[in-house]
Amino acid sequence: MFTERFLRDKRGAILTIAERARLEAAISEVKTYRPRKIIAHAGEPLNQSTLLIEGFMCRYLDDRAGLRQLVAIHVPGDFLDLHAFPLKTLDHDVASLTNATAAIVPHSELEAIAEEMPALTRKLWFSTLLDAAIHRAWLFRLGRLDATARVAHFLCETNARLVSAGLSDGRRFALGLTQADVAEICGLTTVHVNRVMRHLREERLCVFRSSLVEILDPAGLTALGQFNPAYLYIDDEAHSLSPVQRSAS
Amino acid sequence: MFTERFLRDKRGAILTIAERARLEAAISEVKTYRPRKIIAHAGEPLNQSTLLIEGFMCRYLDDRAGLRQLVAIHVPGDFLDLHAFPLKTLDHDVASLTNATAAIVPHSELEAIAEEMPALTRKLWFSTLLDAAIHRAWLFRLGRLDATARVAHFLCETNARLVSAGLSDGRRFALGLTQADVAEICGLTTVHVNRVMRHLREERLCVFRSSLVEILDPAGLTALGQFNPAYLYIDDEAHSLSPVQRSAS
DNA sequence: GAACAAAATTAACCTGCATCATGACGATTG
DNA sequence: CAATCGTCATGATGCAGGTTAATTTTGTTC
Repeated sequence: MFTERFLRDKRGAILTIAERARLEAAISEVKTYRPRKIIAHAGEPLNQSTLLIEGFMCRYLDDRAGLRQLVAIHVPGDFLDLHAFPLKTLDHDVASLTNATAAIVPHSELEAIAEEMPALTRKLWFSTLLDAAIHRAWLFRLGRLDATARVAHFLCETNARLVSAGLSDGRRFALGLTQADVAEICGLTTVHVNRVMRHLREERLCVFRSSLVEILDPAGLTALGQFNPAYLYIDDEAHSLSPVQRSAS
Repeated sequence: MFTERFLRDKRGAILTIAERARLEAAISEVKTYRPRKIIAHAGEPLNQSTLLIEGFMCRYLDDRAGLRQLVAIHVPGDFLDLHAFPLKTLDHDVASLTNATAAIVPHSELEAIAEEMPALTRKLWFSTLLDAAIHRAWLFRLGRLDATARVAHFLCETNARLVSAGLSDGRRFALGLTQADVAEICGLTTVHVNRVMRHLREERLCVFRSSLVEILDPAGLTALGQFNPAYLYIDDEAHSLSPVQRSAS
């Protein structure tokens, strides 16, 4: 069940058993990736999309000096370049952050789904719009929050997404990122991310050490980062059900 | 022909005559708006979407202090809250910036289109993904560019979009925004936007005065803002054709 | 477990932008 | 036509975060 986490508890877009089976049948291949490998380059035509099963991946834009701005990170369950299906080429690069496993879905299969299953197609569309909603939250982060709040917001978001994917208990989760990665996400320098991390630690809000995030004060971190999870479209009722109950709904 | 500008010269997503007619038939109403009116609130259920015909609109998120971060501005031809169709509620507010005219398309009509016309549906999907691509360019702007480059990048982007909409000749265009609006777009203060504008004027790159942008040195402004229009997915060939030739293709 | 590379940490210094304040100009409004 | 408001403009001051550089810690490989 490679598609298990896809849209797992997203309000109004949870897959039916038949839809999930159809998507599962669309997978042509399962690939593994080493950390920090480029998976797709901006501008090159794509005829497949990637559903992340395990590990973390990211999407980024380069500036003239070669510095990266991450525009998204992806957690297991994300259909991370589904937008390549309508767009045909991407405007950014895609890369792995950690060791990762992903399912490959050829666009010919998506073509067939688009013809035959309008309801599933709409859910695929929804999934790409969720990414856009996350983009907007990131814009808010970069445009209106100071360094500490940016990092707090990012950690809250990632925690919420991993809770939704069943990979965080709401307090602790594995996050195979370096401080340099966080800097590229939050539009800061590595040095300053380090200062921020120390501050969060000293304030007993959050500790991020050896690829493990531990949130000591969830309410405090949420307030500091002005984090409101509404944009993640998580269905709290669906989330409290077991996966089996969910699929049956 | 209210939909005339929609996806006018977007690579791989130009509407056929039949598709354009279908969309035109889906319009239930044409509305006008006064400047700076809120059109949709975050969180409230929507059962219609808005195709902008004339004027400028924006989407924004509020911070705790009530300051706004604009996450998008929209020009004539943009289907600005089409993403409300799959999402059902929005994660942000929508407002007019200037006097504006817009066509309303009920979601029931989009529902019908989704069932009957998969190719048109894919083009609608494409349109929402174009907005996401612009979000990513804005993330790059906020995360990696300094104040001057941010404003330069924004002006280049808006120029390119308006050229595509037939509302700029590539050098001069009407833009009914204040310096405060630009500040909310670029994550700066009004004061600093003013200083940046003076700098651009003194460097003979660009003049923005009484709602008119005049680009004196397109190449210089593009270089300063590290602007690369690839993410706008403009089909240069289609753009050089007349609208009639375009529709026939 | 030695050798090396990658990541985290910290200090010293400096700059770009925020903040605060004040004034000019033009468009509305009473 | 005086008063008010929105926008543009500009100066003075301070600080958040960038820059550079050096050191320590952690993880990896043979």
